Amino acid sequence: MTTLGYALLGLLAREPASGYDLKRQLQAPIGFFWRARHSQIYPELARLEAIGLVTYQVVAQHDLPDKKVYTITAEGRGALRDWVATPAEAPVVRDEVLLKTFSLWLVEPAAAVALVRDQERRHVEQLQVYEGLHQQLVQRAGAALTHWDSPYFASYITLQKGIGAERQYLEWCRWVVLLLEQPA
Amino acid sequence: MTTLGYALLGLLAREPASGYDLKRQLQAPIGFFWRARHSQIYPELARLEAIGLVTYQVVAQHDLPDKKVYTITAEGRGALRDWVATPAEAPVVRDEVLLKTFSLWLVEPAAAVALVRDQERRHVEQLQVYEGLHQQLVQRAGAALTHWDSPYFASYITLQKGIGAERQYLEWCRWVVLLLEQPA
DNA sequence: GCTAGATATGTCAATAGTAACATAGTCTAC
DNA sequence: GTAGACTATGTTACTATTGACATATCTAGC
Repeated sequence: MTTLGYALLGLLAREPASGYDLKRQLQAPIGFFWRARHSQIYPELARLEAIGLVTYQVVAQHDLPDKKVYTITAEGRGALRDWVATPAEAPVVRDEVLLKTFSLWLVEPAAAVALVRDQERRHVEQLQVYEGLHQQLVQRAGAALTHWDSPYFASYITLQKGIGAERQYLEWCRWVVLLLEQPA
Repeated sequence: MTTLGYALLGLLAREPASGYDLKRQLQAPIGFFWRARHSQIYPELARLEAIGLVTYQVVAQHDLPDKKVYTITAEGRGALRDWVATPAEAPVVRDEVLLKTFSLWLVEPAAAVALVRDQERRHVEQLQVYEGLHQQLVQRAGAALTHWDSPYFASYITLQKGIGAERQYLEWCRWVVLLLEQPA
């Protein structure tokens, strides 16, 4: 089993979804800690189906193309639970901006500021997306938000991590710009 | 050119180093935003040498095996500078712990706490490493620490990002444990 | 009628990255 | 002496991931 497989099971454990749905979820709500393109998702779903962790039904839509709606099986849920209880690997980050920051002393402050401001803009947007998701979550979840065995609770705590990370990134961007624009 | 190539140039722009040195630096000081194994580093160095961005000399050591010490060329420095001034890709994170957290509602609180505590331990260690590097940096850099055209400045601001990220991760771990251990 | 864009699902070639294999010199502690 | 650990450099087979290609349906606006 690949990690992406567990990511998909984690989403399907909440509700059935098509490959296309999963693709979108791997961009927005969980995209800040795991990403995948559709060219990786479709074959992975086929593999999960082949080993019996998910099943699917073709659903015809009146106004849109047909879709395959995948559902997690009891075995899939079991496999996911076992995996969660197992120690995790250390996070891996590949941040091109920080890599460029590391060599920032080679370029003029103006170019440096442009780089960091660009990143700042990106994180402002991301923060807004996550805060929107947080609002939705609080409304939908109600009391379940703080129950450890509710998927809302799990969504809530992961989302809080994302919001915290975005805020920290923003603070850093602003601090760097301040340093760079400081009169010499 | 690959991103790893620029990572290596970024390190070599500060001082000449062997593949083994670079391997170590891709673990500790810049490992939190870019990682690579030696099996990726050695071929990449050969490629950089082939296109004239670095050169090397074999250095015999009295007490240790010979090593190849790589030095960045003027072309290498130019290529690095051009790359830094170019807009960067969004950061990519692959965090297995957060992926497991997303499915944390499937396991007992005890198993959940174990997962998060394990991660907490890891980040406590990392934070200590980075804070140690910070101390070293401040001592070595002196006034250069705040000069935009000094490599110390670039190291300083990237390291601050790492320290901030570790602190944020730790805070989150402790907050989650608090929630999970809260009487129901 | 046509075009652009979203929905929807796939394949395939190429690249990036990992894990394992391979070798060899030196140091320290037993 | 020797076993284990660290320095040092490489290759190779495999896996993961990306980017491009490929196709089809439906809606909305021109």
